[in-house]
Amino acid sequence: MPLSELHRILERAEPGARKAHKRHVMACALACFEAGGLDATTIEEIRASADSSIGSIYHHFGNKDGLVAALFFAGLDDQAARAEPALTAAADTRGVVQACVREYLHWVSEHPQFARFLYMARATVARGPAADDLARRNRARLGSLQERLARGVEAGEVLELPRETYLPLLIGPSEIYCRAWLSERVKMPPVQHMDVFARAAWRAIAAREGD
Amino acid sequence: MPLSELHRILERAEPGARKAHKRHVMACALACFEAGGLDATTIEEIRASADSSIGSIYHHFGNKDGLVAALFFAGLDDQAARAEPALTAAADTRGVVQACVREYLHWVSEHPQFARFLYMARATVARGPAADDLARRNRARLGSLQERLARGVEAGEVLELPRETYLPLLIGPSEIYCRAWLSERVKMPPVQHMDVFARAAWRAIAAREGD
Amino acid sequence: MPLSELHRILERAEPGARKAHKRHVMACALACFEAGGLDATTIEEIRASADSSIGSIYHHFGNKDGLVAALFFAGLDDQAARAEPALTAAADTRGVVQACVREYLHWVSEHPQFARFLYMARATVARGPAADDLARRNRARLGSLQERLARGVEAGEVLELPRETYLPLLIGPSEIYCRAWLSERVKMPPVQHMDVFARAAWRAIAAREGD
Amino acid sequence: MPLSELHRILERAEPGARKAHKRHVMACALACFEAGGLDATTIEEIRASADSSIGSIYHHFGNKDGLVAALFFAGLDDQAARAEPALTAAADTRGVVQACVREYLHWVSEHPQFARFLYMARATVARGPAADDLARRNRARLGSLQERLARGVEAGEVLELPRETYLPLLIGPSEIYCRAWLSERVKMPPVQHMDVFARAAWRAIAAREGD
DNA sequence: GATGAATGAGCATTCATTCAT
DNA sequence: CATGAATGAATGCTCATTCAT
Repeated sequence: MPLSELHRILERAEPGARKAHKRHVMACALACFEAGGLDATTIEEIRASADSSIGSIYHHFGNKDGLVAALFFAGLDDQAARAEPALTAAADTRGVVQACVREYLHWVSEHPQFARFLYMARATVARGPAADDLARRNRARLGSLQERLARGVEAGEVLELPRETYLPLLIGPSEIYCRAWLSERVKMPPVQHMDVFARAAWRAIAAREGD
Repeated sequence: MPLSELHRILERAEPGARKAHKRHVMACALACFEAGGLDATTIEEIRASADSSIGSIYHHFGNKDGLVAALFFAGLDDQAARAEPALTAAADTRGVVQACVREYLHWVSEHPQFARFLYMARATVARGPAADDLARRNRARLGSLQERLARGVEAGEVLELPRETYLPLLIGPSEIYCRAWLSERVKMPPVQHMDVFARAAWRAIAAREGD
Repeated sequence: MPLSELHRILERAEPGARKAHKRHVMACALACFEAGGLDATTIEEIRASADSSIGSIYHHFGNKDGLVAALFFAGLDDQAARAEPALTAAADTRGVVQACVREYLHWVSEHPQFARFLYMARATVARGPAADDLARRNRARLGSLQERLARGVEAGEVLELPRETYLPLLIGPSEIYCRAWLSERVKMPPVQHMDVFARAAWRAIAAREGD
Repeated sequence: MPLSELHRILERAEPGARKAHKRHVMACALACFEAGGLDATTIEEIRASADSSIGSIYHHFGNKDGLVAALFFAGLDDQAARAEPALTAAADTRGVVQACVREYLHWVSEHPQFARFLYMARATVARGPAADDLARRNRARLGSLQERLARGVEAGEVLELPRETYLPLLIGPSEIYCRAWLSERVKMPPVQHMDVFARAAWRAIAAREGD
């Protein structure tokens, strides 16, 4: 991920000249977490890499988990923001489904560092004080997709399946591939297989044949 | 998971009356890891829950990672052993693919505690001294499947896709669903959706129409 | 202690409209110290409870010990001021002794919060830069009492005892009872036992029988 | 306090050759607490002065408060043990009352270091997890004295006073004097004024005249 | 094989205090 | 006078691991 990209993401999360230091700490923390994992990275390492002070980090983030959560939501928000134009532009159900997959693969391919962090941090955030916040966002993001699929079912273009299986069917292959790529078990960036996964996503739930 | 099931699994991994204490420690450790996560669980907690001694644990497993690895491979082996009969019995490519998915869903549904542990521990084992062992097993397990798919491609019954996308397409939805179930984000046990995921797996890579 | 009482005390210590903010901080600090103890209360907690700013607190009091000392002397002064009329009005030695005890019990009963703080803070102040100030005040307050007792000894109405035992004999029971009340080990406010402790004080040192 | 005395006290609290190290840590900790106060003394200081290890201290005492509590109860128990023979030997109510006072003054005079620690630590212990333990011991110790006084009231030799005022009247002067001595505000060891305080204690509650 | 006391490097976090704005 | 971001030394505590018995 180019550094400018990271700055763009953090600028959205913590805007203003006043917050430059805060963003700097977040960027350095991301690099540390990426390099050593969540638990293994110490506040002291982050402080050293940001050339900041321990007190300043605690002043801004409260504690280590607060720093993790701030980064996590910055990433999540950027991912959603990136996908939005394509989702609103999609003409039909198939377009929405495939846009979801494509944008997901794009974002991970462009921000592997941040993506790896999101996978690492999800469990931590989901158990911390920001758990409700996370659940709320998930509901907001997935609610409209589920609704769209429901209309597709009514229109006879989407298979009627147990509600909770749609998301795994659509995103499962992409996410597993992305995780494998981020663990360096496969070589090609996810976006290279964009058409494969997008097509498979639609075929997994489409009522009728054809791409 | 019924306790007897756990004993069956550990009995396979560490057979003999002599190893009863070792198996007991492993069973208690699993419960601790399950309850508190890998890093958060301390040797002292395991010792207390097993009513054993620190020295004894180190005598049997070398160190904490050794204990994790022993449990991890016990689970992995059981998973493979469970799947084997169905895989050898499968008549054709489609049968193999669907057996893979079905057996996976079965095992996770029957051993949610152990399954959660496997997801948690994979990263640790993959970085430790047993990394090569893990890679070898993965190759053995997946090699035959990939070979089978290659023949399916030749026979014109399987789509020709980038080699590294097959596994995500087949197992991705199942794994994502299983993770969601283990995190209590969805309610139904994976095995309830066995047919959905098995059918989708084959449709994802089948060259021709029809179930 | 009614809030108005507290304001009266602080108004005496820090008079003027200009000092309203300073008094407000002192009142809030007292509540914090009362609730959490001296060491456990942080400047940040005081700042939050007073809705003030860290800088402002340091501007007015120099440092944390300065704030403690300011409160301490405010309490001490009020205690002395309360006792003064009764002491000057006392007709004889016995009257002085009993007025001491009575006023002490009154003040503690009326200002339990402040009294608890005084017990807590004495050690801190006695070791800080205001130690001399404290010693001087103590000497002033006790000097006249000791002198009075000396005259009582000469007059044959007071037992001749080691000089340093008079104060413990007079105030000891009252102070111990007050501490127990402030720690909630006994229920009745000290003033309820005013006559008991006043009579006992005089009996402890009186040369002759009778109340 | 002679060092041998301290060893005798700790030997009673933590008997056995096995606990020699534990007793050594307690003795050193007492010296540290005495020198610098409870909060100001750090675990590291105790470790250094005992030439032990941090882990060992935590192994034996759990945490800093645990170490304080262990020392506190060792002192309390010794104080009670010291007083017991005299209390059982006392012939009448007056004898019991005066033995209480005398033994108290003796113990404090002989163990000023430990006595100072007890005054410091009481508040900490009374708020910690050993609070119930402390309350139970207090009840046990004071119950029999109160009972004795009740019989004295019936016999007409003790004044009938509010129950909760007896203890302050008896011990108050002694305790206040002891605190003053330990703070170096007075010079003579408490035991020097033993007769003054013992006589005053009885006079404070005696129904009839005379020593 | 079993035991558990001892070790000590390492960590997250606290908090009084300073000072530029 | 007021503000609050920044500082960093200091602290209590954890925990995997060792080793003498």
